[in-house]
Amino acid sequence: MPELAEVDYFRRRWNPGVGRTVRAVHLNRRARIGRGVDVEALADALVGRKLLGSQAAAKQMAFRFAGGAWLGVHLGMSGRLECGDAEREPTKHDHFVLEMTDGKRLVFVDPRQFGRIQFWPGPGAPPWWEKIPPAILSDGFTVGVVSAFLRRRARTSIKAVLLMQERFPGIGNWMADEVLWRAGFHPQAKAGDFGPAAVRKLHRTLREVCADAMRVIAKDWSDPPATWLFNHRWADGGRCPRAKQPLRREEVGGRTTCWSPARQRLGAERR
DNA sequence: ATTCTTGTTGCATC
DNA sequence: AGATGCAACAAGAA
Repeated sequence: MPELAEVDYFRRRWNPGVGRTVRAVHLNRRARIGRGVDVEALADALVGRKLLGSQAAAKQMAFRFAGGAWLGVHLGMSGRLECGDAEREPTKHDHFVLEMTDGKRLVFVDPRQFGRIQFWPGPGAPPWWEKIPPAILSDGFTVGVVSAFLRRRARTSIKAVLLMQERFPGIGNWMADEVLWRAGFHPQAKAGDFGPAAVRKLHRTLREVCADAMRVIAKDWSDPPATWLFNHRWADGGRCPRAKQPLRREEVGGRTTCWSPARQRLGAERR
C-alpha cells in the first residue's frame, strides 16, 4: 500500500512514543520482517533506550534512539504502524512491538510480510539510510539527473522507469500513474524517446504530485480530490476526470496501470 | 475457486 | 558490464 506520503503518515502514528523509553521488544521470530537482522542485538540495544524522534525518506522510515541506535522500517506492500495502549487487542499480524514505559505499544502490523525492519547500533546514520537517493522534492533532484537516467533506461517503458527507487524514491504504482496522467504521457512510451521539453514536464509533474500527496495524504490520510486520477483508477469502468472518457487498465512494466487514452498518446514524449 | 494486489529482490537472459 | 524482464515472496479481499 504505502508510497511516499502514506509512509510519512504511518511514521507519525508512532509519535506518541517519542520521548518515552522502551521497556520491552516483542518480535515474532518466525516472521519474515526480521530477515537478515540480528534480532537479539536489536532487542538488547533498544531496551532501556528513549525514542528520540523519527524521519521518513522515500518509502523508508527511521526511528532514532538515545545512544545512537537506529531502527529502520519498510512497510512493503501491506504494512502499517499503529500505536495502542496496554489494553490493545493484538492482531494476527503484529510482528514487531515496542512496549514503552508508559504502557503504550508501538506496533508494526504486516499481513503479507513484504515489509522489513532494520537495525543500526550507531554512531552515525546507517548505510541503508545514507544511500537513499535525493528526494524528488529536494534540490538534488534536477532535470539533468532525470534526463540522464531516462537515457540509460532507454528501451524500458516510462512507467517501469518511474517505479525505480534508485532514481524516483517514494514513487509507487498509483503515483507513477498519476504523474503520467497529469503530464499527458503514455505509460508505454520508451524512456529513451523523451525529448528535452518532455523531460522538463515530467520532472515538474513529479514534484507536483509529490507535493500534493504530502499535503493531502501525509497530513491526515484525507481522500484526494476527485480531480486526481487517484479516485478513478482502481476499478474497471472508471472515467478520466479531465477528458470524461473511459480509462484503460492494463499491465505495463509488470504492474496494473491505469491511463486515459484520450489524453495520453504515444508520441507526446518526443518533444 | 480464482484472480487480484499502492513493493522489492534475485536470477536468467540479452 | 550493464540493461531488461519476470518469478517469487504471503495473505487477504473481491
